[in-house]
Amino acid sequence: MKKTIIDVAKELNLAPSTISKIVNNKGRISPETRARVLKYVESSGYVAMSSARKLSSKKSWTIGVIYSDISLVGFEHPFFSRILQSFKSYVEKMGYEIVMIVSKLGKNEMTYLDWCQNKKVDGVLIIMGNINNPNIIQVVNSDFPVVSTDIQMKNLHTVICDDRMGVQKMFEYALKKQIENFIAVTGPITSRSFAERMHEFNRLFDFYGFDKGEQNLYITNGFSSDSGYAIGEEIAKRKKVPKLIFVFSDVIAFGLIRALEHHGYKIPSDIQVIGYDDIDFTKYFVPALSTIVQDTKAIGTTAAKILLGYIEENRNNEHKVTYIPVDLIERDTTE
Amino acid sequence: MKKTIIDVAKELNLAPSTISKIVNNKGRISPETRARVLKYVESSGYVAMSSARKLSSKKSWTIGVIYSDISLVGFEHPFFSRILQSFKSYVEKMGYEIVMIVSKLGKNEMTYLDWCQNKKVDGVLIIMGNINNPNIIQVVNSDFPVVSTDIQMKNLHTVICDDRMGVQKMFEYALKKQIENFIAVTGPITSRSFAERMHEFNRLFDFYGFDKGEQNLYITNGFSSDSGYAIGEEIAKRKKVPKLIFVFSDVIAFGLIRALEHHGYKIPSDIQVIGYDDIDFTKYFVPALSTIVQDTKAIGTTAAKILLGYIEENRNNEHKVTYIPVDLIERDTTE
DNA sequence: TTGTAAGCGTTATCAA
DNA sequence: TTGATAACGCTTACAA
Repeated sequence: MKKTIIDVAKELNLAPSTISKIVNNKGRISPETRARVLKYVESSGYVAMSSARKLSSKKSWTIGVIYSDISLVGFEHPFFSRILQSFKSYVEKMGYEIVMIVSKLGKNEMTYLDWCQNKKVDGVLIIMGNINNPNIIQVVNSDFPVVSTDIQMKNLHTVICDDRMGVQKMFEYALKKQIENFIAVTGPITSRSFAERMHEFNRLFDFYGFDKGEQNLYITNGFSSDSGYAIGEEIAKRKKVPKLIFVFSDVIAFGLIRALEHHGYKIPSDIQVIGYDDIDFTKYFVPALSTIVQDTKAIGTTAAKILLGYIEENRNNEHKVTYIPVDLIERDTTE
Repeated sequence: MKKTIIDVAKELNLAPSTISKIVNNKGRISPETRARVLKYVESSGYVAMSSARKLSSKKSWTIGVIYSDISLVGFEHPFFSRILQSFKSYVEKMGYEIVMIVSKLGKNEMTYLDWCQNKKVDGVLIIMGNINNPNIIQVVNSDFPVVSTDIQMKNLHTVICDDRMGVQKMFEYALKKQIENFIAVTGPITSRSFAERMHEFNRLFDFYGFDKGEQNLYITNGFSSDSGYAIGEEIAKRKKVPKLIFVFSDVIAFGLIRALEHHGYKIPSDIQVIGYDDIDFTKYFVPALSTIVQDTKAIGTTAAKILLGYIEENRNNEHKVTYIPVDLIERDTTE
């Protein structure tokens, strides 16, 4: 049977409360007893039972994670999974555990806020969500500290990648290689990040005064490789084909490259391509795709630090956005 | 402030214990009061605080999940993530919540078993693990009900895909299309599943008495597309190239196909290819790869059902393997 | 500096 | 059929 704090206290001839204070680093205790207790605790492997701790204490050392409104998407999304992973590692190092917030607890349907109260979480991370979901709105405006790595809202601190910087890095590359004849292909701009990347592209294009040529920007119909393929065909049929294409999504780039190749263009000697995202498969693609990497590890860690800050300093939620830098990885579709 | 069971009791002029019994469906209660309480509980949204429940009750309605020994891999693995997702959905429907088991709780290093005791989990799922890890061995041989979707051990019930059936489906295809000139490419057979697939391949090949030709089986050096590419080059240089290749991994198949194409072979008209796994990218690959799908959803759900069975019927762990059927998806690398 | 004792919100046992 | 009451294991005022 597991040792309780009472067992430990008895064995050391102390009161349970003394043990508690020492284990939790609270109150004033003589260095000797502290050392004695710590030593014993260490060797006996005593750890306070978490449910008892949560019940009697204000703090639960637990952070709720809202992963998605649609429970079906769940852990499968590689990008957000990776963020979650680094978030988790960081908060665990700091003594917190994470739990997934769902709108069901046992057999009971409940709001996210109810859930947070029921579990007494210390804070919540919205790793992916929908700003119109009443459940989300409620938590964000509650007293719980909340940080997001996806949505932006009033009273919400968001940690995301710097989309403008990504496009800037693409331009830097073009400038460095002195390529002037380049264009961009973006996914549907209903997506915030696509819209932002496109915006920055247009801004820089004008800023540097490049020639728009036949057409310097294409927007796909969808998010898939197929929609990339379709645009690739269009581009292949141009009078003058660009030397370099920025594609704001790796998946779209895969299709686009195939189309270009089918029309006889060689990548990168005829046309260079830079993708965006660095998804898992990007490096296996042939030719390995040069792309903009989002530092998912940094997003997770930063979000964790910020959230723990709110929790530990007891600050109120605020509308803020923290940008994480991105990088260009040059692989085989550039030269 | 959240309502407690005492609030509910007061408001209904009943004892807390009565409420508890009703909410948990225990003891004998008159139909009238039961209805009255249930109605009130429903409308007021009362849900018992989980930590208090866990503290006072034997059952915790919590299942611990061991995802990986290396915390870094974590949620990123698409295959296991998907299993976890369906497992989670199922047990949540049945009233359980899942928590990740790590070897650290707060700042304390601890064994998986300690962890399970500390959290009083009702059972554990090993979604991915290492049979040599002492921590794993300990939990498996403990009194906790354990089920795995990866490793096989004494005292452990495992739910995995039927690798032999996968290879059988490949043969069925060849037989149906009356192709006799086919070969297999497998990844390193240090991996259990590769070994099993290879074994079944050899068995069936002999069973049907096919001609081994130049060489009917290739083993790659690694798990990557590159190692597939290398084998692809070897195959392309054969005197007589096969009509159909079974590749026991999609990732390896991607590289292999590229190599074949670079040597001028057309897929599928010259050579057909069937992969294995149906990873995310498989359908975006050009040409979309025909492959063997493992029904990850079924794995998760089945594992969940089995584990809850052990928990609720209080049975001891046993060495058993439950196989989940697989399927062949025909896409563009077969015809 | 240490100890006592009262909670935290449930469930479980036993009595009414 | 319902209700008191004692756990569950811990934290936290407050007292010593």
